[in-house]
Amino acid sequence: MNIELKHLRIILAIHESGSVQKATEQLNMTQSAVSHQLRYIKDQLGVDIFIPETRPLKLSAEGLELIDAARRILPEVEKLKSRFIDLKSGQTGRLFIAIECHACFEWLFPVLNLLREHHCNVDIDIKPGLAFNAIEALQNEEVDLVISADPEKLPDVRFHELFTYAPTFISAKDHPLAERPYINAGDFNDQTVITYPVPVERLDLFNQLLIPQGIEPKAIRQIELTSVILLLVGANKGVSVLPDWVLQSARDTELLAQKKLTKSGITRKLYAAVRTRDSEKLYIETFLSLSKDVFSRLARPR
Amino acid sequence: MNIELKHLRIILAIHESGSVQKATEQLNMTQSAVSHQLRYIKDQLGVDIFIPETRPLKLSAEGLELIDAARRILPEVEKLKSRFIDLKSGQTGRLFIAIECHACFEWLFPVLNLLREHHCNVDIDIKPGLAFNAIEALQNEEVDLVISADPEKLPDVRFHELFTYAPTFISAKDHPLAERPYINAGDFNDQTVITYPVPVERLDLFNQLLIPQGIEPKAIRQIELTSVILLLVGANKGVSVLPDWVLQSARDTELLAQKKLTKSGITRKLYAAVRTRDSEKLYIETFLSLSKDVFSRLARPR
DNA sequence: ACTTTAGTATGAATCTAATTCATAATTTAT
DNA sequence: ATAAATTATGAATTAGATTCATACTAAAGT
Repeated sequence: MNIELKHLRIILAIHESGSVQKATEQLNMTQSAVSHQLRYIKDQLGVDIFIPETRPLKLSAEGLELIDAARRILPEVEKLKSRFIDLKSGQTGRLFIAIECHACFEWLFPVLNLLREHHCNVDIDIKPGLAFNAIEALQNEEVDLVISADPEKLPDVRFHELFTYAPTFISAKDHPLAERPYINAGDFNDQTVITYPVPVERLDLFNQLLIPQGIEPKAIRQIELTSVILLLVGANKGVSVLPDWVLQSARDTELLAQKKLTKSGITRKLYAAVRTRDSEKLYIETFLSLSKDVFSRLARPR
Repeated sequence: MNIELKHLRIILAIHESGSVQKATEQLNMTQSAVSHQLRYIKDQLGVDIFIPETRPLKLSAEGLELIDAARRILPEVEKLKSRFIDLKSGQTGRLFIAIECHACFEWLFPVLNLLREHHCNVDIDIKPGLAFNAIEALQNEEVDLVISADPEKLPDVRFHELFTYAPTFISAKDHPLAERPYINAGDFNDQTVITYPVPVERLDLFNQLLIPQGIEPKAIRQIELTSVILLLVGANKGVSVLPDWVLQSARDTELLAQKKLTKSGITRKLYAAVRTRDSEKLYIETFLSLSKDVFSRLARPR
């Protein structure tokens, strides 16, 4: 026995319009096609749905049951269809985010709060713990967006540029290095460096400067919170490297000296990586523009 | 956008079996057909259901929603299908009965009580008020079975013979007619006849005897209950004609004389009329055999 | 009761969609 | 890296759905 939604739709249309003839418009079928389908349905179910040779067509006892079922099932399917229209257009959906850049929490939270206001039907969350394989997780659909500073050329992933920043050296104002016009890799040789608690190869200071030049600092101390890092650096417990916008937006920077890294300064770019096929989704686009807005406000020196 | 149950079944089978390959058996399709359908579904929905180029196939975020929907919708459809299998076989269904024969309540109630025990899923009821157009109501599916004494040759209705009975004259024992060996039509000329409250042309006495011979009794008195008719006849308030089995099964017949109608006696047959296409339904067959059982017990003289 | 009209059924032809077969392309496992 | 397993694809085939033309039927007029 084979029943398809098509059949339920036909039966329902006939019943609600009162005749095959009238149902044809609604179904976009000819009278003949409906009639043939009607016979097919009857053969499949093994019972008459309409009482034969009556006009207007009247439902049989079995037909009534079929109508009941159709009225339960078809709306479910319509719901599913409109759900998919929404999903495709980005009216609704899932936005799980992985961040490779630890400091990014600073601007990401306000962005997500704004995004939630714009798209209350989108399931927004930050997925911790997969910062290292973030792009892979993106391809696996474990997450839907990755904040990354290392764009790759991948066919199914698109990297959207968010903004440029400068990893910036900080120390206490009375620290010896605070006198320098800029800081070189070698200057870290005998320093205690305070970093976020992530593998060093994921830190700008290390992957852009120290690792290429084979330099290791005297000690590394890992701290979760940006404000605590600033506090410790101010108290001369070590030096650190943070994005310029973190420093510009942070309070309590009076005790700190800020220096560029290398004579020419190091600049980096942050990207939002999404699956190519998600690129045009509405909430993705909103995320991108909100990010730029929030960042520009954050980075404006106070 | 076109989604059919077929597509939900395919997606669900793939997801639950873990691969297209394994799903093919369950779906009775070749791997190729499944693959083509998969592409069609993707095109229809506009989103990937499975993450491309992963094995074992993994659902995308959208795919998960589709599975959820399939798990809601498909069982409904299966329920519908098994409902129709039951309906067709007569495991379940509707048995609305019209009776042209008023006295039949006597044996019909016990039959229906037994039938309810056998088929608790059948909706059994007696529909009053359409005794005259009963066969028409049967064709219209207003009722599903008609108890009738007048079989017709109709293409869509089958008359199943139930049993034979004799419309039998009764009077008080001290009534003048009680001396006769049998009763003729003319004998009713000056009698008060007590009948059930139905049009006279539906009564055996009239349609078999009096109307053909153009005879009208002196008076007609209509009474609903068989026992009251017997009481009144016994009290010499009139005479009556009832089926023999009513008299055989009734109590308080000591005061009554029973006589056959005409020298040769009149016999009639009762039929259960059902739509041809319902004939082989289980509960119809049960009804027929129960009716014969109950009747033979009822008609056995006490 | 006959005729008309609107609605439904049917058969053959046509068109569309689904399926298969053969084979290529990928991925996973060894 | 190779083999094995799985999935994808194109062309041919098949099955299914739709149309057209027309026959049939029931209801409404006359």
